[in-house]
Amino acid sequence: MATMHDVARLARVSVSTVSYVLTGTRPISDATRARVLEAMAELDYQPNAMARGLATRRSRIVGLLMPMSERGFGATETAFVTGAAAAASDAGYHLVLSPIGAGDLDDLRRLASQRMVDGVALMEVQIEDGRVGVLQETGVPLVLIGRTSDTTGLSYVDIDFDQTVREAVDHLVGLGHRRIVYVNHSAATIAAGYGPALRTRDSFVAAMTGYGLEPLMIPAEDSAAGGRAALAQAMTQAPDLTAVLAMNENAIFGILAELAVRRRAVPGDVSVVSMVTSPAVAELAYPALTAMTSPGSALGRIAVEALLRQLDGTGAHHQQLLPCALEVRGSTCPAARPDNELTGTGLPGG
Amino acid sequence: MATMHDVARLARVSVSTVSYVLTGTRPISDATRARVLEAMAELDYQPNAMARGLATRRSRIVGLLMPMSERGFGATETAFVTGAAAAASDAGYHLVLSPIGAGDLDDLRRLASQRMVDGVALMEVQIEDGRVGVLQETGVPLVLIGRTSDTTGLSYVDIDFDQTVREAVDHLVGLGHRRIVYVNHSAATIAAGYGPALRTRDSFVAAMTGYGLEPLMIPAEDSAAGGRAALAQAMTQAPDLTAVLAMNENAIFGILAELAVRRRAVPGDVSVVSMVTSPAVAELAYPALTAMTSPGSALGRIAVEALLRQLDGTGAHHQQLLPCALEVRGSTCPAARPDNELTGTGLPGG
DNA sequence: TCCGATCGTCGAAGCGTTTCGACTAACCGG
DNA sequence: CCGGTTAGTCGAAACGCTTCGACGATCGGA
Repeated sequence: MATMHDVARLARVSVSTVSYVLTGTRPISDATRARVLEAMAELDYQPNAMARGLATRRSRIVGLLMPMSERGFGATETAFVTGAAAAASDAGYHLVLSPIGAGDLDDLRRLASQRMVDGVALMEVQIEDGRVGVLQETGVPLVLIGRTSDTTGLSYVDIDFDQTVREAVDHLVGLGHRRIVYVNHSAATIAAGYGPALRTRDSFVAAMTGYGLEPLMIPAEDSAAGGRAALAQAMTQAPDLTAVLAMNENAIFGILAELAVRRRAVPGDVSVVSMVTSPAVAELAYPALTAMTSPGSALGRIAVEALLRQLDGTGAHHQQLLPCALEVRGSTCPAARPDNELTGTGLPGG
Repeated sequence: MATMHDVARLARVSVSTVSYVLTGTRPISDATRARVLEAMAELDYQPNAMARGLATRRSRIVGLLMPMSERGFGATETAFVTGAAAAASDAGYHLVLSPIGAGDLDDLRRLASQRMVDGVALMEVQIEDGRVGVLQETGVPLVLIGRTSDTTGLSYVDIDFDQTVREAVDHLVGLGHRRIVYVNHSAATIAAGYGPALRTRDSFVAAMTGYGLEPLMIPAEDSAAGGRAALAQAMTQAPDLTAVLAMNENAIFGILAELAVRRRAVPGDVSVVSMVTSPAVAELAYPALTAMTSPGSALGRIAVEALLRQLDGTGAHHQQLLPCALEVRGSTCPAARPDNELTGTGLPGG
């Protein structure tokens, strides 16, 4: 491992000159610069990251706080990670993964105080998330993938759940569906203050009541079994349902299975829309699912880019909501039996 | 940010004494130790990771080289990552994610020479993988998740594909199936030297010919569409098939869909076994898939633990194969029409 | 022609640790 | 009571980089 010293000696300049060539902090004559670069090439020199980090007090590492929750890691979350890693890599930063959740505040305090990371991105943000406070105390720049309840002075990137739900409901109502059930995450997850579950719930209620329809929400465990149970419950509470809107990426396959068992054709008898879903997952089902496709890796990328801008000083707080895009596939179609009650309450032209 | 200096001053000792308390390298009297610890607590002291790294020439960071391939990231690969992150975290190490594949050797050389990582784990290992050579040149300890063709002197953890395939074939043959099709990854993936695709292919051929059966393998693009195409092709080449063995986690749903379209009941007409699959994914299908469940996060954990042992000096090369466990669910049953040709060729008792 | 800027370079002082050599005091066996 | 360990502590020198202040040389303007 060649050091800067070796380069300086070989190029017959001082160490500081080598450093200036590297950082561009001060002007260097073309002749000298050439000599130095040549020496570097010859010695196969690479600056030592630790030494540079110590001197600059910047590690060029950003952290991704990725709690490994009960919910597990769906395709959507995985896309955040890969997007974040790519963005960091593009900017010459490294991305360290830490399985630190809203509970492990001591671990976080340690990580933050060690000054190993220049900034962090938080995943799986709870409505009230203690990690934000800890990071602010320790002065570590942060950006949320998700949102807390109070976001003043914070940077975040999140899915625009409100618009996403609204669009999904619009799509179904536009097809003539009136009896729509929303299958959310589990009751425990909702109680824990998981933002997406909360926000979509509220948006669903708003969208449905806006149409004068009854908003029926059913929680489901994050598994196929949970989905089946949820659909069973839905059929009991609303035997006349013609459409299901599902937030829960794991439960959706259970919902489809239970519909199959009950001989309700998709989309003939029941239309299904999957929310915040990656195309790859939507294509797995048969028929392929009409879905609100999540921004996926873009979310992770944007979050890290915002964080890096914050570190540079360029760009302060960045708050952005990305909508999911409706992609109509095979799991939705016009409602089966347009009852007479259907007319009247200001449906959209769709 | 309190430094060691501050602690030393407050505790009225020298800086080195504080360091000895922290590292335990030299004996310290109980009284002094207590004073120092108290000072640390009072100042909320955390050692600076960069400084420590510079002095010890160890960053306490390990890298996970995780190429973001065309193949994307299935549940199985995600499990590797989470397992690795957890293992690193448990040992007080950090895990940095680098999207460095077998192609980006320059990026890797840079990462390795910067001495930012103490060691690395390689994912998505190709049969001939240039990354191994680069890391060995730069003297960075490494462990493979997967295997190259020549593994002498290397540490690796991999799935025991041979046994996994054998068990799956045994299961099907034991149920009376004779006409079994193996759906592998895509032809391009195989050509690129992706180990799992190659090894399972060879093992399948060996297992089938061992039973005196014809080994029919069909490659499939890693998507539902690819799975459907593959099954169509299989039905053409072997209209009498009664069982499908699928390696391709993405294609499997396409296979099921195409079977449904062709009105071949699962498992009544065709039994399906999914290889190297997580239970969560197996449960998504209806009926739930009989599968060889992958060791998942255990693989990532074991790999990182082996790497850390290598860094400590305790433990040299670690080579380990983990089998997938057969979990019988609803997608397999005895073969439908036991033709007369079925008897004779030494079937297992099962 | 002289002055102040600017350019190009150097030496040295950090950055916050670890670790080596040295020193003192206490302790042990003879 | 003495020489040799050992326990406990200190100061200073690394580790490999950045950055500050200084200095000679060059240059443009009055």
